[in-house]
Amino acid sequence: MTVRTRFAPSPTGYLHIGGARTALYCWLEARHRGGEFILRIEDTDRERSTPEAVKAILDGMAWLGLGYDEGPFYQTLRMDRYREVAADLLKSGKAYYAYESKEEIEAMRSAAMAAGTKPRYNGFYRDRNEPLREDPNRVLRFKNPLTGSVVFEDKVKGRIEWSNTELDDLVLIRSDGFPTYNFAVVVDDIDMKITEVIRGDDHVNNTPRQVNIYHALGAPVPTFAHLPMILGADGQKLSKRHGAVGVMQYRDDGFLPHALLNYLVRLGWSHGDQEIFSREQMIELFDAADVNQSAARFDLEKLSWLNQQYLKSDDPQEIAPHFEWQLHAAGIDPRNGPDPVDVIVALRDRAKTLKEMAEKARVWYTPLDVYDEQAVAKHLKTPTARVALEAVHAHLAALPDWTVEAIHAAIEAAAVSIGEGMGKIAQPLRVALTGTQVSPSIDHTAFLAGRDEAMRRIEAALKKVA
RNA sequence: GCUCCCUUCGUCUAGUGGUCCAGGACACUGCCCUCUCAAGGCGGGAACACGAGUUCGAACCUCGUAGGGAGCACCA
Repeated sequence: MTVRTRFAPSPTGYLHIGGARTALYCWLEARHRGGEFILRIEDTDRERSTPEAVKAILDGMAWLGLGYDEGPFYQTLRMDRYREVAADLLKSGKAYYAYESKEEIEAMRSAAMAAGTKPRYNGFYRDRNEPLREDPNRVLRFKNPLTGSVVFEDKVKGRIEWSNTELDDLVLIRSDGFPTYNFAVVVDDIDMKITEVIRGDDHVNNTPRQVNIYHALGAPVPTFAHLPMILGADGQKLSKRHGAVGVMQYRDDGFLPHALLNYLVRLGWSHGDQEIFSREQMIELFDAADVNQSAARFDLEKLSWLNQQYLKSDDPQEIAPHFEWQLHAAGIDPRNGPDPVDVIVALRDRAKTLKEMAEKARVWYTPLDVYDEQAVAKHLKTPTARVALEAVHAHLAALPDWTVEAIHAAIEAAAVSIGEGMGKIAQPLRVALTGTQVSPSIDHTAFLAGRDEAMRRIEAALKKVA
């Protein structure tokens, strides 16, 4: 039997970090075992589901490169099927109609809570065999077994046993004719031949009742893997106040999709001491059975470190499109300056994110008109600044080729010609070229400016010299 | 309240009865390198929640306590 996993988000917001990791694990499990990965949109909550959210989820999956083999399937398009299965359950006596109003149910609930017991539906209509009647409160309820217990083997949590006395007769079809979540998932997972249900562990509590529905339907029960949650850096449940929770926000903040994936795969799973995983390695090594059991906190510092690792090791040519996207986002036109690939090479040891890189790159794409006062005072208003800049101007002007190597040699030669070390010439030149005291190595800094612009900037700086 | 789940450095984790006075990574920090800033190299501090028990021996097994989390809907 081929392994089939599915990611089944409800479209009530963007694809968040926790959902992205669930999707990643489902995708990895399918790929690792040569199976199929299915995407299903659980949009039965008509109040909160939106087409924008569906698009956000699809965009997020695409950006992360998590391709699915089937879908997306929409639950709202499968209503007839749920009603059909519900009718079968009713006919075979495994479900029944109940007519309590929401208020009555709520009263039952409060009473139970007050009595210190678990709120459960009392099964009033379960065995009354009342004739079918139209009623705005009519719901279809599942006849949950009264005795015994449900047992299921969870790939990450281990064996979980639940007494049926803890469960009540859950609603299958709501009074508005729509299926409830617990019913729809089971019907879908059976129809879609899902063999591995991988989802957040906030669903563990739903699993026993779902297993009972599988039994009632005479369908094979899939294996479950309930993933621990991802918490914010403060150990609290992730929410808007944690800042970036939507996956696309990470693109905007300058992260490479693979860096995010790598970070996420290690949050709750590991392979010895290995930190860096290529896509192929993830697929080869991942196993849902190796997932941790406890919740993990999201750590932006480590994500940033990983991002820089990829910035440094990936082919600059491949990073370029992402970087250019970031330049545009920063309002910088790449046509007004050096080749982005060269900029990446010069800046990747100095930036954790592409966004940071774009900001640092601005100096080569826009006119230099702001000078840091301290920098000017410290490196241009000095006795040696003039000779240094004049020497370097002369040497650079005479260069036949404008390459990093040639520039490096020219600057060294200029230093020798005035009898000074690199320090005495690089810093004034740096201020001249960037207006600041901080930039990549001085040869790259000059190279990226381009010969004409470098000359102009040195000349401009000469006017500020003491 | 009830049920279920979780608990190794600040954080992510390795560890499945002896090889662990607990290893790696991020972060922090010292030194080196150095044209600035980084990056890099070499070091450093830092953890088995607590208490019983099983055992010759426990981070690893059992029980309890504490703390954290999830669920208990005609929401997914």
